Amino acid sequence: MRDDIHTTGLPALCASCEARHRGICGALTAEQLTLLAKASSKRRAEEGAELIGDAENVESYANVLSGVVKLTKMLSDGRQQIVGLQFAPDFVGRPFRTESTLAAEAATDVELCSFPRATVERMMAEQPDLEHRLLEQTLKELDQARDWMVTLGRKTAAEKVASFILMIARNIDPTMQPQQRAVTFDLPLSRAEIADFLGLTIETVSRQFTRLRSEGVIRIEHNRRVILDDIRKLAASAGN
Amino acid sequence: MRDDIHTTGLPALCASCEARHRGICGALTAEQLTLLAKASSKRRAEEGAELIGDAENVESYANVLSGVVKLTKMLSDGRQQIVGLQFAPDFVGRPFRTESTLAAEAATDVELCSFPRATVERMMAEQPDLEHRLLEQTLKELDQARDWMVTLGRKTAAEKVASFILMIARNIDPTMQPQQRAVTFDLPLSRAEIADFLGLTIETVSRQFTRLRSEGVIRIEHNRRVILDDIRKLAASAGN
DNA sequence: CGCAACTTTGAGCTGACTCAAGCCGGGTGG
DNA sequence: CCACCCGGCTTGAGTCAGCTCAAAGTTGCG
Repeated sequence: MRDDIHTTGLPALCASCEARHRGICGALTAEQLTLLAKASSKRRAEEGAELIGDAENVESYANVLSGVVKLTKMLSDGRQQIVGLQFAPDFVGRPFRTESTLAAEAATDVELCSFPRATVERMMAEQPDLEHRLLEQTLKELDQARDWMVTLGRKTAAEKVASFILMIARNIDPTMQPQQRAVTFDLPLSRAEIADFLGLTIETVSRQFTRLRSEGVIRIEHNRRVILDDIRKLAASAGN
Repeated sequence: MRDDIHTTGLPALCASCEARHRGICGALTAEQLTLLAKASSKRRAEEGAELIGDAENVESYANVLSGVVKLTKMLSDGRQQIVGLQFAPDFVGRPFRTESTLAAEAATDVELCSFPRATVERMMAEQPDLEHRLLEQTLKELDQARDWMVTLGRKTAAEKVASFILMIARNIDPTMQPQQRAVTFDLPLSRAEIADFLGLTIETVSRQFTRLRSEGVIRIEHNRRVILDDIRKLAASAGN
C-alpha cells in the first residue's frame, strides 16, 4: 500500500490520528512529530481505570483518541464532583505542575496516545505553536467550566439533566440542529456519575430521566442508549 | 528625580506597575513594553461599572492594577452566576475570540491598564513568552474554576460561605496560616453578589454570616469589613 | 438460572428558598 | 440638627425542591 500524500514521512502511529489535525499535534512539524512519536505509546484503558490520581506525580500527558475521560475532585468525606469530561482529540494533563490536582479516570473504554512529560515540555519550549494550541484548548476548557458553573449554581434539577443530555448529544454530533429528526447515542456516564457531574443524587437524576421519557422528549434503551426525539423541547428545558 | 535602576528606559506608566513583574507584562522586553505602553491607557472604573457586556465585541484587554473585577453569566430569565473574580495583577479578556461570552463588571472601584486587542495579539504572535504567561494564567483560572465547581455542586450553604470568606482572605493575605491571629479585610462583594457567586440566595448568605458571627469565628463591621478571629475553625467549616 | 450491580419508584424529611417585616447606616433637605 | 428616606442587610415563618432511606425492578454476566 502506498503512502497517502499527507502521511508521507509521518510515523505510522500518527497516520490516522485525529489529534494530528484537530488536536495539539497539528502544531508540530513532520520532524517533531517523528520525535514525539518515538517517545509516545498508544494505550488502552478500560472503563473505570484510573489514569492519574489526585496529588500523584504527573509523569506523562496524553491525547484522547477515543472514548471519554472524566476529571474528578473529591472532598475529604467522599463527596465527589466531576469537573470535566474530555473527548477525542482533547489533551489530558496539567502543564507546568508536577502534582495533579484532580483525578482522571476512564469513563468509558478509552484509547490514549501517551507522551512523557519531559518530551512535551521540551517541545513546548522550542515550538511556540504547540503552546498556542494548548492555550486554545485551555481557554476552551475554561469556557466550558464557566458554563458549567452556571448550571451547577443556578439551574434546577430538571434543567441540569436537560443541559447534560444536550451537551453529550452535541459532543457526539456537533452539527445537531433543533429542528432535526431523532438523534441516538450512548451516554458515557452511569446515573451515579451523571449525579456527580450535576451536583445531584442518583435518585433525582433518575426521576428527571423518567420525566423526560414520559413527556416524549427522549426514549431510553438498556439504561445507556438515548433516543432524543424532541431536540427543541429538550433545549427549551435546559434553561440558558 | 533620577530613574530607578530597574525602570531605566521603561515607560513611566509601567514603572511602578505590579503587572510588569507578576503579571503578563513581565514577558515583554523593554522595547516591547514601550510599544505596548504607547497604545495603553490607565483608567479607573467605579464600583458597578460594566467593563464588557456579554456578546459584545471585544476591542481591548486589560490588566487589573487594583480592585476586583467580577465575571458574570446570566440565564435568559435573569438568574445570575458569578464565574470568576479577578484581582491585581490578573489579565482580563478572552484571547482569540472577538465576542465576549460573559460580562465583566467592576466589583469595587478598579484601576485598569487597558490595551487594544490588535496590539496584544500581534505581540503574542512575535513573543512566545507572552503567550506562555497567558497560558499560565489561564491554567490558574481553570484550576480555580474547577475548585469552585466542587463548592457549587457538592458543598452545603455553610461550607460555601466559609469557603468564600477563606478564598477572599487568602487573596488579601496569601501568607495567611491557620494558627495565626486575627486577620481583617473588606469583602469586595455585597451579600447579593456573594449569593450569585455561591449559588445561594441573599437570605441564606446572611444567615450563614450570622451563624459564623455567633460562633465567634468572625466579627463584622459596617457590613463589609470582616475580622477573622478563628481561621482554623473557618477552614474546618469549609469542607474540602 | 441466579447473583450482583445498577436503576427506578415510593414515602417522608429537611436545607435552602420564598415572602414579608423590621433594622441599620448614610445621605439629603427642611 | 434632626426627620426622613433609601438601599442593603437581617430576621422570621412557612413552603417546597431535592435529599434520605427503603424496597422493588432491570440488566448483564458467569
